This record gives sequence, C-alpha cells and structure tokens, in this order.
Amino acid sequence: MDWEQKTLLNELKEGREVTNQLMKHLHPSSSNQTRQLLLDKILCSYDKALSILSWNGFVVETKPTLTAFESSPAIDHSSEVSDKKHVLKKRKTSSGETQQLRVCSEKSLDNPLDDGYCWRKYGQKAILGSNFPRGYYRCTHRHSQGCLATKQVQRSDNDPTNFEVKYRGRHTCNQASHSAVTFVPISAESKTRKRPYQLEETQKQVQHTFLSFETGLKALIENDIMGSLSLAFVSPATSESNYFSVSPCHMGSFESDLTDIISDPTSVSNSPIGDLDISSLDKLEFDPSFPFDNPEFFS
DNA sequence: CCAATTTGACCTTT
DNA sequence: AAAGGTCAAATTGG
Repeated sequence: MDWEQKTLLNELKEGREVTNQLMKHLHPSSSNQTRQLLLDKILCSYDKALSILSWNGFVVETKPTLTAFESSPAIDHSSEVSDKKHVLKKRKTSSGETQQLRVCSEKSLDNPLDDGYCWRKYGQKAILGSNFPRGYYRCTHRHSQGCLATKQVQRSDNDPTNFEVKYRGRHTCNQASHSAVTFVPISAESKTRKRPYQLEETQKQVQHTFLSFETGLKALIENDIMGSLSLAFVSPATSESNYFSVSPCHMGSFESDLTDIISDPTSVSNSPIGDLDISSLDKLEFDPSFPFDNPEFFS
C-alpha cells in the first residue's frame, strides 16, 4: 500500500472514530463546543479523503465540460494492483478535469513566485518547445498533514519576467493563516467566473455536499444536534482549519482567461492568493453515485 | 544537523 | 519511443 492509500485509509478511520466519539457526546450534558470540535475533525477527515480521491481523478466525472487543461493523469503506483482497474477506468475519463490551471505573472522584483504557501520543489523538467524548464512543487506539509496541493511553475517564453503557474489539488493543511479568511468554499454549479459567492449560498452547498455524502452523519446532525449546532456547523467562520482551502479549479471557461492573462500581465493581481480565491472557485463535485460503499474499491 | 534543492533515473501515458 | 511527471540520492544552505 502506498502513502496515498494509507493516508486515505487513515482519514476514513479517523472520521469513523471521531464520529463514534461524537455519538457519545450527544447527551445534553455534553457541551456544544465539544460536539463542534468533533464535527470539525470529522469534516476535516472527509475533506482530506476527498482531496485524495479528487487527486486521483475520482470525483469530477460529472464535469465533462472542463477539458482545457490537458494535464497528465494523477499519480499512480504500480503497487496499486487490486484497484487499478477501477482507477484506470475512472482516470481515463476524468483526466485533466480535476486540475486547476492558474496562470499569473509575477514580477521578479517583488517576491517572485511567493503565493503565500510553503512549497517544496520536487522536480524540474525541460519542456518541449519551451525555452525554460518547468518546476514541480508540492506543498511542504504533504507528509505532515497530507496536503496534496501541487503547482507547476514555468517561465514564459514570450515574457521571461512572467511565470505561468499551474495549481493542482487543494490545500488541506493549515498554513498561511491570512489565507484562511479568503478561502472560498466549494462551488458546485456556477460557471460564472470571478463572481463573488454569497456566503449563504456556499454554506448551503457545503452543507449539502457533506450531508448527501455521509448518510450516517446526516441522520446524526438532522435528528440530534442540528438544532443546537446547525449555525456553527454551517458557518465556515467557526472553523479554525481550512476545510475549504484553495481548491482545484475546474477549467470551465478558462480558455479565454488564459490568453487574456498571458497577453496582459498587468491584469493579474500581485497577490495570487486573493485573486486565486475569487477567480478560481472550486467547482469540485462529489459524484453522488460514487460507490463509497463498494468494498472492492478499498481492497 | 536538519531541511530544501538539485538532478538523473525511473515511471506513466500517448 | 518520446515527453511529461515523480522519486530519491546527493548536494547545498541556514
């Protein structure tokens, strides 16, 4: 079993474990704070697990519109023998859809390529037809926190002062405290880009996502503690961790953006974080029909 | 001494 | 076979 699978399994186990703990705290004697804490943990585990799955191309099959970024399929390992059939099948159709493409220009003058996150370089390759090599970075907290965010950085041929940055995967780590404020929750429907989302809307969406995703938790929340916790549960502001951290952006109508941004560097914000959060809204979707209850998947 | 980077080998996909 | 992406040992730097 490789690292990814272990992490996935651990997160699911953790989620189950904490859910059990939460169950024990359903007594009126327990404090809402405690329950909130447990809920936070549960959601965090789910988020990481989903992040891993999305990284493997599982979750976005329902978004066939996003084909602009022709990226290579996600990580695979030859040790994944038993579930390879599943993986391959899924990946074939969803390859390139889960990825986030972000192109921005950065002046080498002020803090080049610093987007507020801690990245660790893990590779560099010469790219055919490009004068400059492409750098591969992953989140520094990949192993400590299981954060699967990566990015690719390549200097533009046309304008060497510009860097094209492709972000892939979502941050599930707690870094860059300032960014937690501006993170935009998952959005499932709107393809309108650069449109600020109303909080209520996204909250509902997030809530719906998780509720429809885990029926046990759903029942738990609706029947037992929703009354006392619904507000806190729905509100991202109550959470300390970045559940909805910078997330994969589906291309949508991004093709036009691409050329725009490249040809007009000044149109790009100097603070990729803020810009990213608003413009590259995550449209990650959880396929409701995804066979999470299928034992074969984890075999 | 530890952590980040470099860099050629290796793997996957086309 | 070639290209892009990742791994990991060696190297570098704080």
